[in-house]
Amino acid sequence: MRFADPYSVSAALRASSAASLLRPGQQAHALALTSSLASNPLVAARLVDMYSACHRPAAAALVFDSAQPSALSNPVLWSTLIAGLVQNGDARSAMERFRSMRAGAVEPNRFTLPTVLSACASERAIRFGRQVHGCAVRAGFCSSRFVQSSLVSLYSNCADLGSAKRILESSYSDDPISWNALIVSCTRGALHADALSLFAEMHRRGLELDEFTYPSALNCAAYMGDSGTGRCIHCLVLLTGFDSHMHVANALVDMYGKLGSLNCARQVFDRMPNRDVVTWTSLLVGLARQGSHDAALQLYSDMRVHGVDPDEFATAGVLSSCAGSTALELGRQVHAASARRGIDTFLRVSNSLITMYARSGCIKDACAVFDASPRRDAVTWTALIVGCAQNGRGRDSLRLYDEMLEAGVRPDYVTFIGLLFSCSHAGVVEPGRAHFDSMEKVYGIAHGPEHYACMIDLLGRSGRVEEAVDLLEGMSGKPDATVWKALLAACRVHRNAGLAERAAERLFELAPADAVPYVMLSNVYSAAGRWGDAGRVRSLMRARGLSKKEPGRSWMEQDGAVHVFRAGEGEHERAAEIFAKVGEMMQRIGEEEGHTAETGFALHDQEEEGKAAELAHHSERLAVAWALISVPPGKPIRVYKNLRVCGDCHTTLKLVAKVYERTIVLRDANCFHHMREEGFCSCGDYW
DNA sequence: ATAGGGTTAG
Repeated sequence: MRFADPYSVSAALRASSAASLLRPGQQAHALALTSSLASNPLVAARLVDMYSACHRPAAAALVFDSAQPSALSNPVLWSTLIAGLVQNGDARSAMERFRSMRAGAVEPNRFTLPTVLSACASERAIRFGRQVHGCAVRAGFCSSRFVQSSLVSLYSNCADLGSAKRILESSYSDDPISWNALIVSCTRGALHADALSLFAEMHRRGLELDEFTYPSALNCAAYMGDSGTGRCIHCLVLLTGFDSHMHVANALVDMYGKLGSLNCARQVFDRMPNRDVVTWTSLLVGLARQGSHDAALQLYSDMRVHGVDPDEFATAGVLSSCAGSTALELGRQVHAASARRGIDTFLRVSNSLITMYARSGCIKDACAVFDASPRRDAVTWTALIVGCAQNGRGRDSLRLYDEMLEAGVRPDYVTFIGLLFSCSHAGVVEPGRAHFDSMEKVYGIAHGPEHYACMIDLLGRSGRVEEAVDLLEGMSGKPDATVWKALLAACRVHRNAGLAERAAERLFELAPADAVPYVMLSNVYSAAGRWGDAGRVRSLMRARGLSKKEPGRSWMEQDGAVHVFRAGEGEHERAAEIFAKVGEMMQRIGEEEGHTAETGFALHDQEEEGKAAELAHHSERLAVAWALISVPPGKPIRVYKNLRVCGDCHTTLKLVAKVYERTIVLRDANCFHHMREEGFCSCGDYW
């Protein structure tokens, strides 16, 4: 046999490790077993290394655990196992193995310590890390640059910047790895200014900036939203030729995406000779972030054409675009594909699945994903809390919040937005106030404008407009546009024209390019019968150049295609049939339910849908009429609308659901309306 | 034979 000696077997294993090839590695393992070489310490270490390199940490541990007792006194074997565990992301087990190694009185060497320290750093295990540090001091390994850089990483990850900087400056202060570790920790700990000044200091001292330094610095500029600095670093990258490193170029794509400069992101992307899944995902997420969901979905499809397999990041990214453009069928396909790859239970994937299903109105599917999630963090719970609230299940949201606390998951800033949003949808004032107070008092999270906006919405909707004004006036910070908008919305429902004027005036200053406050104020006047004032506001809006309107449109998915409907449109190939169906709908709800149109809503929230179109031909009615023709009985009708549904369409569709005995799920710009055969809507007629 | 730092999300 060719490999029957320890040296050739270990050479074969080394080759398998280097190429991460499991099959040849397993063959060499089999040969080692049949030749009784597996207990040889050199071969055992190679086997552990091979299985680790092939992402089989359990197999590596098995080889280690079946090694001869005498081999276990060998620190190299231990070091190899510990390094393999760290490389496979299992820092906890690595620390545990180090503990066993010490318990067995095996002395760690200068290779073992950096690895264990990096495990402690990634787990932020400062107490364990200090013990290892002590161990390094006693063993006299502190002068190693490897030990020093991992100590810098440990202390900076554990928010002890003082110790980290002391070690950095003690010796080897020209080692870029220690600097990089510090910069990364500062960025992760939101100490962006510190990170950038460290980067500048490195540059000033003439230290070598490498392919690790640039991504960290770019990441930092991205989080700070500092495009000037970002561009400077980009220039430096080009000058030093580091743009040919994929990680650096990926960081550039990500940064421009985060800064909203999608043209720059695309330019870097287009010029890259090679792209990996991170490159594609960075651009995809950038597009999704600025709301270009269709472009993001197209990019995902291009990625697949280029033969790049989606990982959990790409999957989470594309799912959020599915949610954003209500591509439910594609979302289901992505879900199935992720299940085939076994990544559907990854935290970020299940979190985005919950969001996608909830935002597509499929709250049952969202709950099913939630129930199947092996791990749930604050994002998981928040996604379902918000999802329930959007779908008219505010009470379920509040119950979920209690369960979240029972499960020991700490709510964060966003959780409270979802929770207060739920209180407002459920119309529960006292629990809302209690949660609002507990947020700061119990969890130490400062109230943000979003929380005030939810509270003002809650108070306004329950008729406590004066309390809403008090809350706004008592805000610690300056009220922003979202807060005034919430107040204006409350005025819209309670027809308080005086207050609406005040809120609208502030909004004209705070958000001068936004047409919505004009339309809302105009609607308040219309609802109060003050047609003259309503017209005056709309003329003002036009005079200020804000008349460019987003046209109202509704759409539905059918057999993988999207059918779009515009108000009063007669372009659909079966337009005559659709108009006839609308006529039939109106006649039946008139005869069976005594419905007459509410013309007070002729002026729309975002805008008029065109004077030519009467209420009866609003886009959502055309879409529902087409659905009644084409969607088989018993199947829910799912319609999406880009603007808020108008009051008359809302009433009409509730009655259509009733007389036709169909479930209609309408998602408008604000929330979901689940209308069932009983003739009620999940939104409680407040939206 | 064994070692330290990086990019992607919600």
